[in-house]
Amino acid sequence: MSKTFQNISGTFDILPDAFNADGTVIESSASWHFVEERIREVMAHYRYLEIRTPVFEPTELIARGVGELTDIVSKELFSFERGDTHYVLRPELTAPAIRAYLQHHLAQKGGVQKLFYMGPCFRAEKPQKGRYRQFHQFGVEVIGASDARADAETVAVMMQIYASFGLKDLVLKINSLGDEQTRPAFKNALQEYFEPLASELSDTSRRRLKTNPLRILDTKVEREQELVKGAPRLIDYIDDASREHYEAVKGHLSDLEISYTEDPFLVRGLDYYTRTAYELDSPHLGAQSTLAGGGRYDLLAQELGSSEAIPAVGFAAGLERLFLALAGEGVKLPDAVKTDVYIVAQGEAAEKWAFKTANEWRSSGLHVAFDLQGRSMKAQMRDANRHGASKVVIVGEDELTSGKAIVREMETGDQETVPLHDLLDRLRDVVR
RNA sequence: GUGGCCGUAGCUCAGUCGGUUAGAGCGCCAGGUUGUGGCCCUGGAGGUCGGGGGUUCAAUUCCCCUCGGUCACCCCA
Repeated sequence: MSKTFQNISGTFDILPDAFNADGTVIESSASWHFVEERIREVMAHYRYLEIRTPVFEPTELIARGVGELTDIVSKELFSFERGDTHYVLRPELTAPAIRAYLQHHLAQKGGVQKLFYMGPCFRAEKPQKGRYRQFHQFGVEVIGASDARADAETVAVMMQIYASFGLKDLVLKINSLGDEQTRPAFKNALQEYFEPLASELSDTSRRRLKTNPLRILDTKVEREQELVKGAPRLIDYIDDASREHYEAVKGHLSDLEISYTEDPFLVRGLDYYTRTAYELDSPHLGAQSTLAGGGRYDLLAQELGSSEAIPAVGFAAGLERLFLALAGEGVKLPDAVKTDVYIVAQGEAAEKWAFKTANEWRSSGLHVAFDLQGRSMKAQMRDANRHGASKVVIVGEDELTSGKAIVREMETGDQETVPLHDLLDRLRDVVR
């Protein structure tokens, strides 16, 4: 009758050590802290300020913001309701960020808002490598700037984050999707081109011809790739202003010495992108390849109720995929915070002393640990070693009566006797 | 949602062509050192062989179902 519980499929626990009870290798909480902090540092240098929004939002916001017809909205939302209100767990963070921008009238603060976010998102997909039902994204939104430098800067901060981890196997792809006329027109052109060739297409491609003809373009079937060569090109359907903007973005990227590949078939999955679209790929993500994706979405604010157009550009990136890339390139992440001092106590009086002293030293800035099971000295020493303690303070009956304790350097095994009232000063050098 | 593969100790796995008390390494606990870690030696704890049903004298081993994991498709971070 007694049965323990398990985390929901597609979710995972982040433990102090880098493994889960089910054998799944998930990075340790220390690794997460390290990665998150590094991201925050870079964001701070670029002067992006954090925005935190709730993990659930009204269904309507997400449906409008992400697009009713996208897979995300049509089949991947976790939804629930109370009374007449329908809610969803957020599947991404751009729509919530724009919602907050409009709700709090951030435009009235003047200038351009440069925001970043980091937190969990939820999609009801079947989990696989690099894809989870609760996953974590970070990203930026530059709101209120149509300048091509804004596009380029979001790419720059993104690249800087990955570069700061020492990642090398990165491929940056960019494209322009044109204005709101462009995609439908291009889609029609593709359908007209492939329709007569339908009999030569694979089943999946024939299905895509109806639903999402753009995806035929990145088919892996060789015979179809031949057909794709003759297909219409998106670039020919783009309006002049978008084309100019695209050229400007590319120029700025070159100025920043960011290398990229132009991919005329790159289309982002979400409905709201216009003009610039980009994607950062890594070969270490299993069947997935996208580390981060972004672009411009000048129409989104209006879609979410703004009376005027508000230009915006940004990217979203997956933390789990970042970890996969780091593992794939052999980047070492730090272990848990080490212990400065471990107090080994023998006897009731010494245990009492250790308990009280540990607390004092901790408030003085030391990382202090001690045994909570009243175990043997040997067991405590072993525990100290496991903690990676750099020093051990040994206290027993003798030490308390003589007013001196033993300080042991764990690395060398050197020991010395130190008066109890000098201990803290003696130990401080551990933390510089 | 569909499909492939997998499911034996905390972890990584071996094993049983169906047959007495299911193994190893690592980890954990303890002893070797009655007050001292890491190395070494010795011992110990820990498994309803994912769960349910079936076939059989007998199932962890064969069959069915189910649950879980994983990878892939679709799509995406």
